[in-house]
Amino acid sequence: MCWAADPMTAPHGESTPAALRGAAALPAKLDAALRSALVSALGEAGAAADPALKAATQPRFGDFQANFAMGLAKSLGRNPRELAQEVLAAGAAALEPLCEKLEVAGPGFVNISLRPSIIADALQEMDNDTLGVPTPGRGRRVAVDLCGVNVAKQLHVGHLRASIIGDSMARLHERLGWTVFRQNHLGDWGLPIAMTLASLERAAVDLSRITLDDLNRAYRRAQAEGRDDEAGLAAARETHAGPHRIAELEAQHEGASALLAHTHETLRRLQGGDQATVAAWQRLIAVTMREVFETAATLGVLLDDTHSRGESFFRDQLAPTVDAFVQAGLAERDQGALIVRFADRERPLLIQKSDGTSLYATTDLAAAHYRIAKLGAERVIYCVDARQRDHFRDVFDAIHAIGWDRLPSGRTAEMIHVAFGAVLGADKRPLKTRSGENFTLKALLDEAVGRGQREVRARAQQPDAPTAGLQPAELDAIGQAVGIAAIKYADLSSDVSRDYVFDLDRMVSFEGETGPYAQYAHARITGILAKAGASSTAAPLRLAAAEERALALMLLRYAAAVQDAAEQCAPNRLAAFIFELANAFNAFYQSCPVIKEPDAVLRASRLRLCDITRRVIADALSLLGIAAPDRM
RNA sequence: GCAUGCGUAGCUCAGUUGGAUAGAGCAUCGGUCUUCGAAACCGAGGGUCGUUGGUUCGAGUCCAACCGCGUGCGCCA
Repeated sequence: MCWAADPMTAPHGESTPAALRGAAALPAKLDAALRSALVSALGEAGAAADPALKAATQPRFGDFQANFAMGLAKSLGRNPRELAQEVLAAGAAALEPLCEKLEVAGPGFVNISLRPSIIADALQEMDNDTLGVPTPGRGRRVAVDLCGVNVAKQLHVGHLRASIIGDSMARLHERLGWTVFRQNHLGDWGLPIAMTLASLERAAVDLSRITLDDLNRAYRRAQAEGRDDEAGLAAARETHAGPHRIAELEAQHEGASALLAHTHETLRRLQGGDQATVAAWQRLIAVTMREVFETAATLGVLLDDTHSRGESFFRDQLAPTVDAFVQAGLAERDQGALIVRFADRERPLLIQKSDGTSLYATTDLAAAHYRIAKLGAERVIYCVDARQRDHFRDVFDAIHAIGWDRLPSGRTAEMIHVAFGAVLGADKRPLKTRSGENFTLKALLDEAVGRGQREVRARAQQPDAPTAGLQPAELDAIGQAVGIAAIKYADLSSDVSRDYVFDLDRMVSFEGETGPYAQYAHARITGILAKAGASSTAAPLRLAAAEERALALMLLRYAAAVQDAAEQCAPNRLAAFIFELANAFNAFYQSCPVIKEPDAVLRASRLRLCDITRRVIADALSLLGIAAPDRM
């Protein structure tokens, strides 16, 4: 095994080809054999060439294909087929032991079929706790910005994506050996919080028995109260609105001014460390976070107090941050505010308001600096709504401009905005309840869990169901896992940048590419293994049938699927792998008897194949944060 | 207006540095259970990859223009 370094940051020339980035030992061996063949056939020209090895696009083309010949032949002015033949002949000694069949097809494709024993050996090699997944991230750090709740506000569907995508990115990196810092960038500071605090003060609310729902109402009331409708007032005068309307707006205007003064006064007390105000503020955070953590637990998202790095955490870094940009000559005064300009766009980044206070961009800059300089993250992943694309582009460029992305090693930290799309309702508009309210995440989860439980209970009614006779509590636990899996798989299985329509019927279906389908494959295998009553993990693997071979090759792709998903910040790559694996297993199981197989050696081999498949599915699902029940 | 993202089967979506006849799922139609979990499997039909041009041995993929939809655009976060 040669997992020297992550190819993305490996020194130039040492990286394996894209198609094989961190692939399992087997394809890596094949790649090496082809490279040496290229060198011995073509010398220097061959050394510079890439075998362009990838999984075969169709089964009839074998297991792998190498596409180097066409491009290379062109640059050398040669016939691609002849050139391919020449390379294969030159590398015969190295390729022969691996390949059962090697042929040049079409305009110059090299189709490769591996020897079954080679596939079996490779599979046995990955049959341990690692499941063949390497740890190129060992000793490396990544910060994952996820969840991003606002104190005193109910979680809504946007947080669903920020949480589960972020959780999955964190789990993927952990699996690859990275040290992961989950960073929950809470909105827990500044004017919005002061507004809510002030509003609660005025209403003399007892904070000791307040709920998040109450807080959410206070927040919205504060927003409404504070809305200074000057524009509306002017318009009313303009259009000669009735005196009542004008009086109403004037009252609102005056009222708003008074409230604004109270809000600013509260903010000063909070920032000044006034004990009672700070205590109330902490209470708000505690109430909010208790429910956030409950919801995260329901969702299967790893999140707790230790991950909270909210805006308040960076409050002392705001002034130094602004100063640093001024000192570096990167910030300039414009209309009273401080802005950072960029050469390639008109839009500047505002880092200080004209009243001298800072704003969200300032906090983001301070947080990025903290993540790279203090946490030592060489990768910073932001799982935030796509609407903030421009904002993060500006922040990243500002960080780069000031040099805060420079690592001690001299390399540059990678900042990635995983810009996810919106969750839409059936009407293709952002998801709302029937009454037009924002959908809370809790309501959404309740619905999904209820749905999963109903499906599982219904199934358990059938006398021959493996779940028949289970206790209601057990069934409900399975149903919850199924309902959550339905939502998460649906979310993570398409390109995260896309919007998607939230359709619970489709998600919770046990047919097609869904979470429950993958869970079913896992439960099915668990049932088979339990029935066989054997744990013959050391049995030699015999890959005779086409379906066995296909399943084995699929399993060998696991490591690459995990690495690809992590590198590209694309959980859908792993989701697709899980679906294909479950498919390959079902096809295998359809045509290959396992328990009923009379040949004891073949039976043991197939049981082992089942066992590895089960573990890979469970492991892969866990990287998406999805549970794999043993029965369903 | 400027910026940015997206247009692939009736619907929902894959498609990795440009590679063979563009793939899945759903829906539709047709086959597989007295036998290992049929929540499964096998098969069929269904496409001018938004449009037009360009780059080249080869374009869904790269470039340009246009059309359509979404999103963003200095003192909110």
